[in-house]
Amino acid sequence: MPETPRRADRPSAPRYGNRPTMKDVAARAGVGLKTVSRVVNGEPGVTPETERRVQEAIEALGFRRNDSARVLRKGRTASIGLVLEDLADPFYGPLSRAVEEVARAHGALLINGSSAEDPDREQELALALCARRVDGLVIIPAGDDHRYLEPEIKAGVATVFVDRPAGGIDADCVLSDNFGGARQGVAHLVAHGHRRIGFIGDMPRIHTASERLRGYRTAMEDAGIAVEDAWMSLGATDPARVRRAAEEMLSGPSPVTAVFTGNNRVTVTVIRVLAEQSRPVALVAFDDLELADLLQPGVTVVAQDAAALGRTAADRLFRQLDGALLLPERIELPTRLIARGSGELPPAD
Amino acid sequence: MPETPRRADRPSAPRYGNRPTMKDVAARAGVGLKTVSRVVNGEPGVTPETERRVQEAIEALGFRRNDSARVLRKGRTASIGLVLEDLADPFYGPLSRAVEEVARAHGALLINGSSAEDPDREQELALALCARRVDGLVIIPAGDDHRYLEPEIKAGVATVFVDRPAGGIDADCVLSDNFGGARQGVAHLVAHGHRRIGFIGDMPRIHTASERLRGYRTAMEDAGIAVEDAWMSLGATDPARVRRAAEEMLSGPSPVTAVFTGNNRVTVTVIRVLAEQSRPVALVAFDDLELADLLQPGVTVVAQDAAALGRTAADRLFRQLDGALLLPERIELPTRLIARGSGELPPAD
DNA sequence: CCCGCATCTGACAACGTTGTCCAGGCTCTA
DNA sequence: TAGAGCCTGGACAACGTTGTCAGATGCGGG
Repeated sequence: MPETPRRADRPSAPRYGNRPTMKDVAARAGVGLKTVSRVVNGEPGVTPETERRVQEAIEALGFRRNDSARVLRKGRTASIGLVLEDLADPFYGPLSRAVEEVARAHGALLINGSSAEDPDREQELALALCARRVDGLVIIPAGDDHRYLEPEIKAGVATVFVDRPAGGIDADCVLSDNFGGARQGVAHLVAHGHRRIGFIGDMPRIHTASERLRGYRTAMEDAGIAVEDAWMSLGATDPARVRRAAEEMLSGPSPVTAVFTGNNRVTVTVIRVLAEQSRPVALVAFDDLELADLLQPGVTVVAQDAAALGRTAADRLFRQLDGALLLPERIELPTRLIARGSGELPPAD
Repeated sequence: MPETPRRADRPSAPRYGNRPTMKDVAARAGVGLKTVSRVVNGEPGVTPETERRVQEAIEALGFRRNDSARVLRKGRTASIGLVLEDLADPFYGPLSRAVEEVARAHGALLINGSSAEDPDREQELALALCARRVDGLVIIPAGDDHRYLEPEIKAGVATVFVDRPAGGIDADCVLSDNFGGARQGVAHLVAHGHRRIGFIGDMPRIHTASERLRGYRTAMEDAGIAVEDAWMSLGATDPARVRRAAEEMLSGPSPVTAVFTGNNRVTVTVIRVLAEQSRPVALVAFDDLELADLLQPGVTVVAQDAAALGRTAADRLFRQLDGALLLPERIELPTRLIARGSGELPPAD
């Protein structure tokens, strides 16, 4: 007997902790497998009586369709990935939520991951999402080389970059007008009589940071002011470094009378430092803050609309997925200067 | 000729926009399918030379393993779901990030969704996540009946509730000491001489809201103070309602001299209202706020540790997944009173 | 009474991966 | 030099679903 038939041995795979499958439902309802599939997916061609029996069996067994298998068969996962810097940052919460809402409107779920501003981690995350076959990716880049995504994009993964542009590849991106916003903010200080204006921002390798610095420089140039090196500080946004930077430019040989801060994390530290100064120092900040209007004085900000960034990017993503063959585009959203007091303080020498 | 063999017709399935599969890699490398699998998964039993050839083919084709298929075969998705109320709320950002970090440490990805405080949407989301066969669920409940999860939990989906307990089922939950925190906060106001103290909170059907109200009532009772109905207001947290509530209790026949606010959204509105009052009104708030220390006066808060909530819950989740047979437990995390000025103002009648 | 048609149902293969098992080649020893 | 044992590689089935297609059933008309 060389070939005993044997059947139910070989307990190779896991069966998901014994979840019922369509086969089980079919057996219980006394119908074929495909009929169950039809009922579950609301396809036509099933008599009401049969449908009832199937529904009953589904109910009784607590069946829930396995989307993994479905995905494997259909090729679309109805999920998109979002790679951002840090979900805990108040700037990214609303952005993420906006992306989620658009995804939801298209019946998709959102998988997100934080890169912690680490390019390697960004890549690891993005590729892990691709391995899960997300339909699309929204990426807030940490690194500046995204050629690793080329095969993925070629394979059909819709991709949109937000907040910062992609590096090394041609892709959609949705940005705030960082340059223009910073320029306007600094010009606002100039208009209120300041000439010695400091700039404290994030690491220069970050696109938004360098753009805002460029806006600062341009505004100063526009005003015919020669910028001193000591007035500019770019680097990590941890409180210790920012504090040191602020204190230095406030106490140097030609101390600044106003400060422009390059993002919300820098701002909160600078506000603390300014509160300790004996003389009033003007402040305009990039990014709005909750409660900014209730401080004394209120904080004048250049606000960007995080939710709009997310919404625009996600819209664009789904337009790609709907098959519209679009050329990569760079969409820039305007910023808004909100005067609340701190930016209108006159210079105090 | 009844059975023409035919092969490459029947273009039924999608092939993921023509992504290479292991089969393609195998063909190109001139090896068997399983050998590619071994290389991709770092399994032993492949000569360095063969491995090199396979790696080369992978590189050349831009192959990336399809995790959907892998999941189908292995039964674990290495992903967990997080259902929360609103990612854009500064309380949930850090919580979500903490869950993500724990997941990452276990090699899992995080899928999250916002329920917008809608029980139906919570259920829809949670079940969609189950259909994707997430290994576990972390849920911040919007509803108070979670029996719909029973079949899922029985089928092996690890589940932990956070911030609010589950309803109708016995499951792990991780909570802040809402009662104790509120009680301590109100007692703090009493200790500074207040007797007419108001409470403004969220809708009473939300567990945290009712617990905090209970803390308020108990603290008042402890102090032997009879609470008037006009001093308590529970309802939606939109600014309009909160403003009205605050203004009413500040102007009634026995106006309050201090207010205890039940969550961060309420707090920001109340701060605005109090800033408009001619007399100083004391304030203690549940939940910490960025910049709370920089307001005049600084806002005294009962702080809960959102990140710790998330971390604890996720840890517990993965302990369940590691197979430890645990009895459902209720873990309560302490709150911390941070005095900054607003809670230490004396009563001004 | 039988045929054709429409309607409903089910068998089967395929999606891309991994677990099992066996075949073949090699080395090492007696 | 033959045999035992190890190592490498590959054929095959299975995971749970859906697309294709053909079979079954019932009905009306010729």
